[in-house]
Amino acid sequence: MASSDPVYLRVVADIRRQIVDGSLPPGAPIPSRAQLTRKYGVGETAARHALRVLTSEGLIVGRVGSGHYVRARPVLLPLHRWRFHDPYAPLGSDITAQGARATWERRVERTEATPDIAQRLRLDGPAPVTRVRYVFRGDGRPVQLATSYEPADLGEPAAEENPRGLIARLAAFGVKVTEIVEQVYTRVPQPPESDVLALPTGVHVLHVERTHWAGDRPVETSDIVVPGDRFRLVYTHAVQP
Amino acid sequence: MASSDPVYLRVVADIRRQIVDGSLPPGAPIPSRAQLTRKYGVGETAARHALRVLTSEGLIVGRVGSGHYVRARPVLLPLHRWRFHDPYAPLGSDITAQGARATWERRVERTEATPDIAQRLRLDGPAPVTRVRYVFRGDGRPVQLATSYEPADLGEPAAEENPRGLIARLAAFGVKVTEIVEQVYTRVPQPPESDVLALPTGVHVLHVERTHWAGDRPVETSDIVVPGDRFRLVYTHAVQP
DNA sequence: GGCAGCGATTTGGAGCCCCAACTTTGCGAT
DNA sequence: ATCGCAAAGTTGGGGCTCCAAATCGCTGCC
Repeated sequence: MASSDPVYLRVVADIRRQIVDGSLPPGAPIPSRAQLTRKYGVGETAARHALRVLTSEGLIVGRVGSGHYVRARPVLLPLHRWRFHDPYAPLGSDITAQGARATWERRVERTEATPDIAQRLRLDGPAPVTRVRYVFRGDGRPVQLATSYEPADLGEPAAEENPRGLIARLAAFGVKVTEIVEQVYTRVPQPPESDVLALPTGVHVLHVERTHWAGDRPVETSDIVVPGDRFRLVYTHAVQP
Repeated sequence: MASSDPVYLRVVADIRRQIVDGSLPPGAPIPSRAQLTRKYGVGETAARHALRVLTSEGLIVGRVGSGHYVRARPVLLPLHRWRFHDPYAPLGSDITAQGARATWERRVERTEATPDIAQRLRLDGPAPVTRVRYVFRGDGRPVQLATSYEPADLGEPAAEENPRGLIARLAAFGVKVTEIVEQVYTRVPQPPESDVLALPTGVHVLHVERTHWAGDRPVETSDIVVPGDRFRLVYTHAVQP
């Protein structure tokens, strides 16, 4: 942190340090704009810019009329992604396990594969696919969005069916799921997501692209979107002896 | 997007929409501050605030003296986390597989377990632990940070040893790793990380907390930090018949 | 003692301005 | 035709101000 750095960064760095090393615990008040200008000898612009950066980093929250406060360490609810695949656990049991009431809705649609989805399912051209959109809620608050695509000729999922039903339905077609590949990365939430998941600005989402394979053929692909700072994806791998 | 929203959000929403729907492709120039004030009929403050928000979201980059541009869609290099465990693949082979030259450094230290680490390793009190810090590079650019902790009485890792060596070393103590549990979430990079990984502001990181279990006992825990928008973690799970 | 209401503070939106450093462009001279 | 340079445009830091809405503490009244 050279002294030639912009002054607002000096303020940001100093406050951030106090937050991460714990000398400013969650809930502690941050000096107001006016106090910061005096304390650090900076202008008001620098002071408010520093507060905005810290806010957009999710470290503090501002309450109009009151002040800025260190944000409560987000409750990192583990979401056991594995349960989603587990043929024995009911849908949403990862949420229930946290003591929250799990609910979910889904919408089944028949549509054409977009180029992106066609490529992921190794379909040639715009073949018909079944799209299922899920919203998972814990205690009524949405915690996870998922969109699943499968070739339409696999038959429609039954109304009350769990996603795991896919494996059973495929088995009826003589197709056995042998491998699941997931790609995880972060990105900025897109318009419908930030509304549905009620995301504050500055929060990124975890995007999971999952594909079920039967031999060398993909038979289902889905996108799972989770607020990245509130939930953990938990992966459990058994080590083969 | 009600009309009572702050005007800068109107600008943000409009530009963001054009970026995500592709009418502003990667590399396309964003109107300058002066142009935005004219185009949207807003003040300069609102225009620059809008650009700052979009920048902190990682959607655009500003080049001093030139302008703001839609950020090149990040090259999402898959990082096969699984390779990290694979006893047959050499360390860094996930990076090599992308056509990049993989290098890595590590620093081995003996230290006291912090309360957090002691809890993760189920140690009572501040027991001595071995801490190993890794920096992984692809073509010289850092792509991943990792910090590994294990109880000190397991013996020091050999100088050229791969992380997988842990499993072999544990076997020598009669301890067999049976399960690996990983928790994945996003967070804001902390001071040393943003420097080492050369992260622009607004980029979040993927944080992976991994613990190796031998029966019901944790024998190693590590924190892996990856720039969340540039790399994908890839998980491959074989489905048991 | 309890409570209502007023005034001081605070955030967040918005406007305008100045300046240094850098890039781009176009003009003019060779 | 090419080169160099100056002017214009652009970002990013920083400053100052005004205002609406919300909050909080304190004072004074009942």
